[in-house]
Amino acid sequence: MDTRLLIAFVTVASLHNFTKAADQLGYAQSTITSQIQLLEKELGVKLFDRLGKKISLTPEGEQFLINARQLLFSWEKAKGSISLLKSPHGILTIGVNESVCSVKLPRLLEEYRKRYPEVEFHIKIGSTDELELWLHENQIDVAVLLDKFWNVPELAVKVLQEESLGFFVSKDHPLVGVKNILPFDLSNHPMLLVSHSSCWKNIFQAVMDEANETYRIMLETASISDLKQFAILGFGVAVLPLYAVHEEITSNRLSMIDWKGKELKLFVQVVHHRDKWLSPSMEAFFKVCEDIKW
Amino acid sequence: MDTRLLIAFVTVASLHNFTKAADQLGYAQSTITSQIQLLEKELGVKLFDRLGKKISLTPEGEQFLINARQLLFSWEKAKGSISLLKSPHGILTIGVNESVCSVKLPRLLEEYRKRYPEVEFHIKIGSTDELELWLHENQIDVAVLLDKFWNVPELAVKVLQEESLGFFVSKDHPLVGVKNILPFDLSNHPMLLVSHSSCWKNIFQAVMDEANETYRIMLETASISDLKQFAILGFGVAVLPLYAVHEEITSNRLSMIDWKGKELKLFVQVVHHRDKWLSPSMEAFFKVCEDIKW
DNA sequence: CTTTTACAATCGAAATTTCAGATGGAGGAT
DNA sequence: ATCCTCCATCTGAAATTTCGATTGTAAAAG
Repeated sequence: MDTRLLIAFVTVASLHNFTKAADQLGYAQSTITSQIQLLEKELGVKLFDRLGKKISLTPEGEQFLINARQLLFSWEKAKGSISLLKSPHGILTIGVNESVCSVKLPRLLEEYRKRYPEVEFHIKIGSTDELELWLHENQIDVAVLLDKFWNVPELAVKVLQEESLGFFVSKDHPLVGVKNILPFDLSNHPMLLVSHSSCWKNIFQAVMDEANETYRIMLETASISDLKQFAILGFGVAVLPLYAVHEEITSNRLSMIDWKGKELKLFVQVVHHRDKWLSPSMEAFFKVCEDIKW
Repeated sequence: MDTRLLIAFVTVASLHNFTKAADQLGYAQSTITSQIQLLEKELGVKLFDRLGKKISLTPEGEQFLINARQLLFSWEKAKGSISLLKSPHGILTIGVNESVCSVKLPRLLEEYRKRYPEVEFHIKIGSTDELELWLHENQIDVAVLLDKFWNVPELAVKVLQEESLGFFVSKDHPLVGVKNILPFDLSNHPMLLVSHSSCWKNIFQAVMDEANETYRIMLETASISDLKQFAILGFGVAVLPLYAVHEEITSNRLSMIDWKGKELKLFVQVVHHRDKWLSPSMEAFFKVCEDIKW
């Protein structure tokens, strides 16, 4: 059963005239005849009495006219509710690394919410590996992460910003004031590393490996703020992205050492699954990512 | 938009699988694919995410699934409410002559109502000419009349019973006991005729004309019971069908004269417009007409 | 890491449906 | 009687739907 048949029927019923209905709908008159016949066949009921020149609805036709109007209305409503969904709306599920979540995300979401207040956020925090899994399983719509450049075929990655890892120590640490620090200089200092995202550690390790140096881990913790606390207390050298310690630097509680080794490059990236349909709220999210100052 | 598309969509959504849906619906798998694509195109929205082997509904798909189920349900309900109408029901508008109404109709309707209590009657009483007009204008579904045989091309006529007109007089009338009464014998007696249905008068007149006799009209009245009263009071010879005076004969208030002239044949007929669709209640009416003893 | 399996997309051909235009016929109007 | 209006029917063309075969690609199994 096609809505065209219903439209034809309703039109004929309101105009009491096959020919006018055909004109109004842009069909040939014969088309209307056969459409009505089709409908009558499907329902097993005559809908119109054709007595002489005038047509009139049978009782069944009267009844069905009500139903037909109702059905068409419901159909339009259904279409309408879909197109409402086309402007950003509903739930946007974002996966992020912890560091991104605490530092980068608030500004991003603030701007997003300002533009698209209809959208509600669900945030899932996890390691880069977990993010990849979630993208794969369609558990998150989009991921924002700080990591080395991702190159997974089925994921669409967009780099938003470059970041570097830095080495941060308390202001009375022996490395403070030392110029041109190289991997060798770190080998005897206990290191403070974030455990939940293996990436930062890997990048650091890669640099040390390349310089044929070893290092000692004083502490691995999942919490960036804990890590900073231990650094402030002089436990060792914290490996962190600069933006994460911005406040501690300005308040002089931590100092960045003068690293001259290979740069520990990281990228803020926004990622989604290539095969996933981009909902309006996702499209909007990517746009906001591009627009805001990082 | 076709319900087939909705059915395909709902089926796929519940089975989470195009192939199984195709099997269940008896389509080729490619058909399901194109049906879903058609629906997506019409809505302008992706309904399924095809991530790897698994498919899952997009948010739009979720929303539309609700709508689609609702629409299909409404459609089934509409069809159901129509087929309910297929058993006799609703209003049956019957046009009858007055004489039929008072004498024949009650038994007919009693039987009909016993079989089909869902049907409500509207009775329109009128002359044979009026009945023809009403049938033409679709103001009545069916007509029952007592008249000469009707032969109108666009009307379907079925004879239910033969009736003859008789001549009825009070028991002390001079014609009582007279044998073999012929048109000549009536020429000097005042006649009592029903006015609203010209037919009976015409038939009587035809018989008299054929015998080259004239007659006097004492009274023309629209009411059969009035006519009978005048006859009982001896005002003249009443021309009526036998069944209309059955009670007066048995109670000996009226006598039928021994008419030997040409028989004044009438027919109880049930009539409907050939082009009108026969609703179940009409079909049932014809059946009851055939079944009952007249 | 390769093979197999499961599943949806795509393509071309066949079947089916839809449509317009011509024609016909019945009913009203002039 | 004649014309006009209006619906039904028929017919061929165009559009669409359907199917079967094939392809492509993840996931699962080996």
